[in-house]
Amino acid sequence: MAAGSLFDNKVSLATMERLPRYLMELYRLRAQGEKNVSSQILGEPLGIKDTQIRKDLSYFGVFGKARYGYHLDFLIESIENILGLAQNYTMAIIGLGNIGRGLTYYKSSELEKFEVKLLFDKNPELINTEIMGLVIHDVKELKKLVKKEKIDIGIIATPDEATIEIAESLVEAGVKAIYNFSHAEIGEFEEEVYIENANISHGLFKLTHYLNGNWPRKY
Amino acid sequence: MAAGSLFDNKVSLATMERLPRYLMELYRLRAQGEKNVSSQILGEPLGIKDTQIRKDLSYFGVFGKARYGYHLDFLIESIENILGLAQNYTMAIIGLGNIGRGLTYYKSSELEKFEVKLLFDKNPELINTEIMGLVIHDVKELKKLVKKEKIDIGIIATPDEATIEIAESLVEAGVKAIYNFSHAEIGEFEEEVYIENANISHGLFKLTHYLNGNWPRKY
DNA sequence: TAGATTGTTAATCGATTAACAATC
DNA sequence: TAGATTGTTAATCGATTAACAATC
Repeated sequence: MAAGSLFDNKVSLATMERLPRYLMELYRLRAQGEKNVSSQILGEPLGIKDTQIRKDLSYFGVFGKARYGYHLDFLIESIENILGLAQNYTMAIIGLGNIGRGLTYYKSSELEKFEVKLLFDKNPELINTEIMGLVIHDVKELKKLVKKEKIDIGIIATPDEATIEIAESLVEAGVKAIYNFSHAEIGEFEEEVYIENANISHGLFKLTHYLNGNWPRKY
Repeated sequence: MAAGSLFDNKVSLATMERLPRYLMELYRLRAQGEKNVSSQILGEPLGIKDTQIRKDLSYFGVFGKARYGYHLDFLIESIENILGLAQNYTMAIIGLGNIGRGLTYYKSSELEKFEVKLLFDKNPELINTEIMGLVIHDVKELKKLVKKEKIDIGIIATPDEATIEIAESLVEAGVKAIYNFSHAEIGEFEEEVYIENANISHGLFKLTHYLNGNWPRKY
C-alpha cells in the first residue's frame, strides 16, 4: 500500500501540521548519516512526545519495528508520499511587490518540486518586464493563462483589496490550492479548494504580544 | 484597567492566534464605516462561532453590551493593546537573500509600528551595500550592533545551517523575540525568548497534501 | 534471552460549543 | 416592553499522553 493513500479521516489538522516538521528533522538526520530513528529521538528536538509521533504515523499506516525504530529512508519516503511530494507542481504568483518578488526567487533543495510558471501584476510598469526569465503578465490574462498552463497552485501576494477577486479568478481557472500572503483572509468557496492563509503580520503580532509580557508561559 | 494587562494564564495559543484575525476583520468593518459589531457578524467571515469570540475576549476583560454588541473603536483599541500594538518596535533582519530582501521592503498600514533598523549578511558582496538606505552589516557585527541599538525583534532569513548560531547570537544580544523564516526549526532556549517558526514550505506541503486527495474534509 | 521500542487502548487534558439567565 | 445579544456555566468534542502488552 502506498503510504497515505488509504486512511480514515480522523486525522487531525494538528497531525497534518506536524508532518512537515518531522520531515525536515528527518532530512537533517539523514544528512548526518543516520539509518534509523526512534520516535523519541525524532521528537526531542521538535518538542514532540514519542507517543504523539507513533500515533500520527499510525494514522497513515506507517510503522516501525520494536527495538529498532523507523527506517529513515522509508519514513522519509512515506511522509513525502503522504504530503504529495512524489510529484511536481506548477505555480502562478500574483502580485510582484516585495513579497511576491521574494517568493518568485525563493528556492531550496526541497522546493525543486515547485515550478513558478506564471507571474501576474496589474501595474503597467511591471507588465512585460521579466523576473528570472519569466514575463510578468497583465492580471487581466490570468484566467486564460492559468487554465491553459494547468497551474496547480496560486500564490497571492497582492494588496488586500484585490485578494478576493484574484482568488475567485484562480478558482474559476481550475486552481485547487491557494497560498495567500495578503492581509485579507480568504473564506470558504463553493468549489473544492484548499486555501492556506499566511498573513506574515500575524506572526509579528504574536511576538509583540509576548514582548508585552502578556504571555508568561512558553508555547 | 488596560485591556490585556491582567489576566490569568489559561488563555490558549488558539485564542491568541485568533486575535489578529479579529483585528484584521475589525479594520475592514471600520473602513466600511461601522460603529459597532456583534460577535456573530465579526465571526461569520472568519468561520468562527460567536460564542468562541465572546469567550476569547472575556479572557482579557473585554466586554460588549447586550443588544448592541461591541463598540468598534474600543474593541480595536483593546485588541491592539493586548497584542502590544500600542508601541513601536525595532527589528533586525539577518540574511538578505530573496526572502530577507522581500521582508525588508515589506510594509503596510499596520506595519508602520515595525521599523527595520539593522541588516546583516555574511556574503562579502552584499556587506556595505544598501537596501532602502540601510547598510548591510557583516554578521560578525551582529551581537555588538543589536545590543547597541536595543533591537526588539530578530528576523532570521538565512540558510538553514546558520539558523541556530544566529538565534543564539541574537539572544545573547538581548533580543526577546525571533521570527524565523529559515527551514531549520529553532527549539527551546534557557532564556526567556519567544520564537515564531514560519517555514514557508510547510504551507506549501499542506497544499500538496490536499491536492493529493489525502484530505477529504475542508479544514 | 533481556530490554528497548513499538502500536494501541484508556485516561487525561484542553478547547469549543450549546444552553441559558442576565440585560440593554 | 420585547427581543437581540451579551457573559458564563456545563456539556461536548477532540487531541494528547500515560500505561502496557506485544515484539524484535
